[in-house]
Amino acid sequence: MSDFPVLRGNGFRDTWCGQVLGDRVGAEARVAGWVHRRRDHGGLVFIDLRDRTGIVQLVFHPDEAGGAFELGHRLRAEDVLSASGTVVRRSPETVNPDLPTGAVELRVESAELLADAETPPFQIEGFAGEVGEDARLRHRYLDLRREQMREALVLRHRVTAAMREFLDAEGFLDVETPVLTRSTPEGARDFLVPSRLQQGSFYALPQSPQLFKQLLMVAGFERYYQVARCFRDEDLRADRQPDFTQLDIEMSFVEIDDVIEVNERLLTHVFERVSGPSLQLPLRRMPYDEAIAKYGTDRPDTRFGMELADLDDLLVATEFKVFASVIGGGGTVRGLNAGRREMPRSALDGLIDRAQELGAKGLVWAFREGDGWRSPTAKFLSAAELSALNERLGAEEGDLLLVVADKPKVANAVLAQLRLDLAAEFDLVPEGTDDLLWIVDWPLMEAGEGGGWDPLHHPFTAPAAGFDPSDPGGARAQAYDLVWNGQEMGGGSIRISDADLQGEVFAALGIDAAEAEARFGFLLEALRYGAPPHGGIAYGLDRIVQRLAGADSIRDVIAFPKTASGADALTGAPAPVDDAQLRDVGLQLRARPPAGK
RNA sequence: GGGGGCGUAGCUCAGCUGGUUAGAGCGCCGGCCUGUCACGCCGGAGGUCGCGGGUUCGAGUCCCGUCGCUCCCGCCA
Repeated sequence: MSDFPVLRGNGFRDTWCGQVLGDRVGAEARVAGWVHRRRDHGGLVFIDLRDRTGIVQLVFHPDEAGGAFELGHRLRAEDVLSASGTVVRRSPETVNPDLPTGAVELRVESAELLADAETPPFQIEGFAGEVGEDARLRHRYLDLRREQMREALVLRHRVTAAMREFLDAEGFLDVETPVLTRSTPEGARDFLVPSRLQQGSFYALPQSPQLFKQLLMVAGFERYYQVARCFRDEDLRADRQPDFTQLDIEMSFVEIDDVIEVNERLLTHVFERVSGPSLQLPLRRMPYDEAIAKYGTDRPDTRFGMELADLDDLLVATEFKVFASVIGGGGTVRGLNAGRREMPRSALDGLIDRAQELGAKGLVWAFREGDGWRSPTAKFLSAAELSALNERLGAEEGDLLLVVADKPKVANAVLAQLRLDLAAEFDLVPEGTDDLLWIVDWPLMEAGEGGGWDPLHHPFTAPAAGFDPSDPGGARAQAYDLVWNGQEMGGGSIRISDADLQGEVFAALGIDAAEAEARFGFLLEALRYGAPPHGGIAYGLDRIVQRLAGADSIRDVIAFPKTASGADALTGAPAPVDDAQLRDVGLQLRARPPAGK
């Protein structure tokens, strides 16, 4: 926030507030902005005037300001003011070292009130603590006046500017794709828009520009990017909004290494521009299976240890029915060593509650004591088993051990989350460390609920080697996700560029030829007209900026976000529409409250 | 869809086991003040305790429902 454009100068201003510095002493300056704070001494009025570039102190002196002195007296917070006068150096004892402009001030000679402001519902700055998000969002235009929010959006701009700068230089073309489109199967619920011209039919808002960017590759653009708005009609979280922004990238004639290489340089460039973490290239690549085995998740936070261990082989013959039945039933027993933690019984019970909330039937906790355990579960396990478990988990005297027996997916998910909970509680993440890595070697599909197969990424991801339709679960994907401190920041893949192979993959996913033709016929057709090998990636821009800004929620880096219930507190969206509007789109619906109201 | 937290002045919050007139800081309004920068000093206004119902002699406080904000699970890359 240092280089401001040169102001041409007009009746409102010729100088930015943040530009009133020592080199202007003696010069005339005209500034405009909002009254940040006022200090009225009766015979002398100080006004901190704020614009986008900073704050400058105005002095309304009765001898110098003339008629403007009266105005200075009447000014209130957030009034909009234009003031001109002479820049003067402050006497040494009145310098404000906390302000970049603190060595000087503007002696006001004339001033004009451009707009007066009602008293803001909350203080723009000040020490009143964190203002509730409800109030902030209802008056977002005031919230955005706060330095922290302004800096967040400036950072966001600098991030996207750096992305464009890099991609432009690398020959990528920024192409816009439709917002009114057809459902793209990213797995989430679509937002639907009824068509007026074709009554009874609906557009879907894109969950990503996936198919369009593939078509752009078929079209021969070779390198594409877009800062793309995407839409998913799912419940919100601190890191999820129904409309969010991706940096979407696609390239032709590339293999995995090509995509990763250019993206590593992209990230390096962006981070250099915005003082993000410095990256050691190439970034580490961790196979999916290793991530699951060590961390229980495909987005591991590798900044601390506490890795998971597989305990099945130590317990195959155990008498403990809980473990035995899980292992016998295709489940797994996994555990982690949480280290030497002082935890009262109530906290241990809390861990059990948490494990159950996460889907586990239970949780075994134990402290290593001699060769055995101090644990309610100890009596069910043999001395040999306890000793083997201690060894496998690397347990030292007094270490807290957590063990979950369940279906592999549940056991992994529960331990992965408990690991994160414990790291947060015991502050295990080293201060100021960043870890970025690629997760690679993904399975192409996983078994779905109904016995079929679901893609881990999306149906257009290319299999790694020859695809065997008789063993979809064994196929690997040419896919890669970027994980930053345990958060997924982006993901992509080499795409299927062969129509026949795409058809086979659809079939394996339970999409038969007729349905494939109906939903994706345009893609299959395009692939038959000379589709280059291609692949790409999409980044969650909001999440990247959130992390760079050190914010707790992506809402803090989005100008006008939705609340947790999907509402826009500022505009009141979503809102009922009148029957005439519904008639236009042919809907016989009538706005009415939900059943039971 | 499920679970947790919160909702008291414009803002941030306090209000113990139910007890009669609901408080603080900041902000706001008025007065005084010529070197402040979180200006200071004096005075003042401002509350359907989210909403509805119930229990009770009595409810900000307890119960039920409901709405809103928020975190998490499900869902969602």
